[in-house]
Amino acid sequence: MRIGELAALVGVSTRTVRHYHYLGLLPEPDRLANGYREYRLRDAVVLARVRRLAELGLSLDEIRDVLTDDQGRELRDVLLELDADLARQQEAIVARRQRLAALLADAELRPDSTVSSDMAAVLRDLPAAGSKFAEFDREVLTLIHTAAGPADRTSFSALFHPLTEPRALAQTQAIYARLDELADADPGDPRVADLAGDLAAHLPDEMASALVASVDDAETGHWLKMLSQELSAAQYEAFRLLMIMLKERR
Amino acid sequence: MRIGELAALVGVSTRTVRHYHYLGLLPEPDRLANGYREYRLRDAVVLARVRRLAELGLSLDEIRDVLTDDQGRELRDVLLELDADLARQQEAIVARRQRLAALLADAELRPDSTVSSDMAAVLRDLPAAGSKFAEFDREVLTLIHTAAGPADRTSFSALFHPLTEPRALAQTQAIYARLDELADADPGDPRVADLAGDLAAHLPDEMASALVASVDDAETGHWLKMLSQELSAAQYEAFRLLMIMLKERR
DNA sequence: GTTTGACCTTGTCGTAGCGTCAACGTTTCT
DNA sequence: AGAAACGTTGACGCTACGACAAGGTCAAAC
Repeated sequence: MRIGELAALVGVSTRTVRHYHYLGLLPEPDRLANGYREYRLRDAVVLARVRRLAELGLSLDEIRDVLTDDQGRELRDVLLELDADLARQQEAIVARRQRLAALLADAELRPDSTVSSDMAAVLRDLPAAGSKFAEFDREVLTLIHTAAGPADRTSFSALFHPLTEPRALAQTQAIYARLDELADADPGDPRVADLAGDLAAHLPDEMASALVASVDDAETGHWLKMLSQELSAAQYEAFRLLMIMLKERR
Repeated sequence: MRIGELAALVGVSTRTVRHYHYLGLLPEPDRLANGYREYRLRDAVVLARVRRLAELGLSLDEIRDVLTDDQGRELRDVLLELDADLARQQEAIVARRQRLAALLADAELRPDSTVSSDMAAVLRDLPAAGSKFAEFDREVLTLIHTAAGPADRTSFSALFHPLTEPRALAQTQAIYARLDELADADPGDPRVADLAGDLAAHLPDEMASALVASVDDAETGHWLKMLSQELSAAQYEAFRLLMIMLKERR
């Protein structure tokens, strides 16, 4: 038998056969005078064994170990481990498909509706439609959600939750829209002070004090600084005025 | 933010961040005077999006397409296709685990008990314990099973089935043992002719005529030749005598 | 006699998603 | 000031082969 016949017999490519030679999975057979490899039936038997194990999902290295060690002990352990590995993969796939289904069920197809727990409610209810500012807010909240510990997660979602309640939602949405308008505005625009005032009135006390406290905290202050760097000039000015008002409110 | 902070924030390695730059998944940020990359919050947001999509199982190429195309149409299609792909993987894993379970359930852990249908019964009942010859026979039968078409499969299993029937099994086993003994024997050993005679008596008529017919057929004759090359000198002699007896029996 | 086509040979590059050096410069802590 | 911990680019390694390239060999067709 030459290599093509062997390969066709077992259902692999000749490249695969040579690769198995290279890896030592299949012994190199004798050569004919012209240099061709000449295979015998035992080679086909070994090759078929290798393929059966490979199709079960064993790596070629594992297969070589099994073939050389040869006595059942090794094989049994490897197979058990493989089964456990496959079980893990199965669970992972199920989890992924669940998140996928959740994503696809969401009509707006926002890729961040995959978070869990109470933050999910906030993200679900935060109005993202059309508002660049709200969209970015959502992303940042999602980022914080994955980056922060469980404690910070709950406190954060508690802080934001009032803004998403049915009574407050329309206002929240309106404020987002006005923030969007300030994207290209001048810092001296009269709408800036207007918005800061309305925003200060809209924010609940807990959020206001949390914000004021954040400025002086090293960790959260860092975050706030980074956040403010994403703002346009007018938006930043509104934020500055807002902070002044919140401090006076005490 | 420098690269380490960004990476820790999102939960990846700095190598990953740089790799995403290389692939164009994440824009290269501005550099500081010392050449360090300086990240802003938006970069973290984008990176987190990439990670969420990657953890769903999208390839980085697909993610780049989704990010650049950006409008939901693309994303939806990709996710649907991904889900289908995951479904296929799930089925594949289930199938593999089933075969694994079958393997592990088999106390002897023979890696060839993974075949299906009627050949499985033959393989199950063929005595493999201890006999090198029978073991090899099993492997060859398994090889034929996977290589042959469905028609040949059934005819083959029909041919072998009588040898595994409870009445005949002890004899079959004994003959295998005697074949093993001939591995290192001389072709002139008196046991050779003995065994050939008993074997001829043991083989059912159908198998005998099939064997005789095989010799003249191009295809099966090829197989027979390859098989006989695996025999030791004494075993080959027994086979030769057997064929003569079978032909005389007509 | 030669040309075609189907084989065979070795060798090298490419794949996906980074991990892991190497060899070097910068910042920061002590 | 020296060490530790960062940053930079560049290159190789991993899996299990596929897909070339650049040839040599062999049978059949012209």
